[in-house]
Order: sequence, then C-alpha cells, then structure tokens
Amino acid sequence: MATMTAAQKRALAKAEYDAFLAACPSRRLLDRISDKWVALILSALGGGGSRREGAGCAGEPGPMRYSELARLLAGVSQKMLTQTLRSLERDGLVTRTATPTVPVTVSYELTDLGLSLHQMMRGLKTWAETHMDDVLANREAYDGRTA
Amino acid sequence: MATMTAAQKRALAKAEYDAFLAACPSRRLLDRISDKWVALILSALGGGGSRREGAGCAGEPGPMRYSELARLLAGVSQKMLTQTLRSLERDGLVTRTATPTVPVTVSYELTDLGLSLHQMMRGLKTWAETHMDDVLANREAYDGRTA
DNA sequence: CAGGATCCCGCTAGATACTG
DNA sequence: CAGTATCTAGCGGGATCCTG
Repeated sequence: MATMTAAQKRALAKAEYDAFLAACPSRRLLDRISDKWVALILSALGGGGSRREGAGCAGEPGPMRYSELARLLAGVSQKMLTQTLRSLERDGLVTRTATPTVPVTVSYELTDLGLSLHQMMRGLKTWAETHMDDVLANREAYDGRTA
Repeated sequence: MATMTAAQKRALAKAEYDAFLAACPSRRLLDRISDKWVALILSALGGGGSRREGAGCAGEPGPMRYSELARLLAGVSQKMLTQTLRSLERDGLVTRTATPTVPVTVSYELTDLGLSLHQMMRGLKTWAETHMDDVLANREAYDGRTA
C-alpha cells in the first residue's frame, strides 16, 4: 500500500528522532560519562575524586599503571577496565603508553581534553553533594506516603 | 573452610566497593541523569534545550501535559515516559498535577530542585558543544589508524 | 603484567493490548 | 487522556580461561 498506516508514521518519526539523538552532542557526552566506570577512572587518573578516603589514594594526579587502576577500582572486571580504557583512549581522553620492559608495563594518563572533562565532572560532583540529600529526602517522603 | 580463598576475598572487596558506589552521591546523580529520557524531559520542561530547532518548541518554560511531552519526545514509549516522569516526581524534581476534568488532564512542571538540576545540565551541554568535536575527531583519527 | 576470547545471565527498553 | 499490565528479545556486563 502506498499510503502509510499510523503505525508506520510513528515508526518513521521514531527513527528520525533516534537519528537526531545519535547526533546530539549532549547525548553523546552523557552516554560517555554515564558509562559505569568512566567517572571512576577519570577521578582515579585525575587525582581528587570519589574514591573513599582511607584507601591510600591521597589524590596525586599523574599516570597510573593498569594494575594500579585495577586495584584501586576494586569492583571492576578486567574486561570492563580494558574496554573502558580503550574507548577513553579512542576519544583522546587518556593516553596509553606501553614500555617494553621484561614484563610489559603500561601506564595511562589523562590528556588535556580528559583533564578538562574531569574538571567538568567535579562541577557535577559539587551539585550532587549539594542537592542529592534533598532528592533522597523527597524520595523517602514519597515512598512513605505511598506505603 | 574457615580461611578465605583468594576468590572469596575478591568477591568481598567487590561487594564492599559496590556498596560504596551505591551510596556515592555523584554516582547516584549520574545514574539519574544518564537515564535515557531524563535529560530530554528536563529540557522540554525547562524550556531551552536539546530539541531540534524547527520543531515548534520555541523554548518557553512552564508546565506541560503528558500528551505534549509524548508528542515532543517522538521516540519515547508511553511506558518509559510514565516511568521516567514517576521517578522524577519521586525525587522531587517535577510536580504532577491532575485536574479532574472530563477527560483527565495531567500536567508536569519542574520544581526548584528540578530547575537547579536543569541549570547544571546546561553547563554539561556547554561542555559537550565545546569539546565533543575534538572527541569525535580523535575517535575518527583512532579508527583511521587501526583500519 | 596486560589484555584477548568466549560463554552466559539478568535486566530493561520496547511493542502491544487493555482500562478508568 | 493518561495511564497500567504483560511478554519478549537484545545487550551490557561479569566470570572464566587463555596468551604475548
């Protein structure tokens, strides 16, 4: 049939919208930083961060080795760590440097771009620390009313 | 056996880390805003936003009806729209107002908290528009080298 | 040491149909 | 109009094993 059904029209509109979203810079940024481990890696490499205090991560920035990261981010699997690191490298947010010592040594470091992103994330963190209590309070109040 | 295996130790460390993440304000904020539709709804209700220009959304803030949102966000399913709206209401970021006219009329509006979040997201958007081109360029360069 | 390959599972977004 | 209910497929992510 030449004329479209309503369902077809909706499907088309959705496809267009999805395409629009895929190209939207803000969306892409969100997709990148909301990756489960990106924020953690960024703050590990960036120095100050969301790492709990007592864990020996005083906050000095600079390069870190693969195994250091793995130890610091206790919850990450090797797969996800590698994968995330790769994609960050691909986006020019970190640099990967392999020195061919006897057991290979690889270190990662933030680029200027990555550092800039890290700065922005700190702003986000500030908002979180300022307002998340309110959000949580609202959430409990809401749950209390419906319970 | 009373002593832990290495695997058990790792599992414990991971559990602790996960618990830490679950309580981390920044993490919670990221989880909330990275929800596929949150940013879209926020910018729809907040007025200025990531909506494409020609779509008749000039940018006036203020309350919007359920069906208006559904039309504006062409790609969203009713389920996700409702679900997202509910969770935003739960967190005190939007208000839901139902007026019992003959066909029910429901409108949503940003709270002050929601507005504050929206402001912060604009900062994020600014970063995205400033730096995402670099990221994309790096990405292409990287892909070009490995191809 | 750093990472590739593979299998597998849970979750969740989405489609569809129904309702006050 | 503004939802709710149900069912399903796809995929992100973890565990495990293997290699240069």
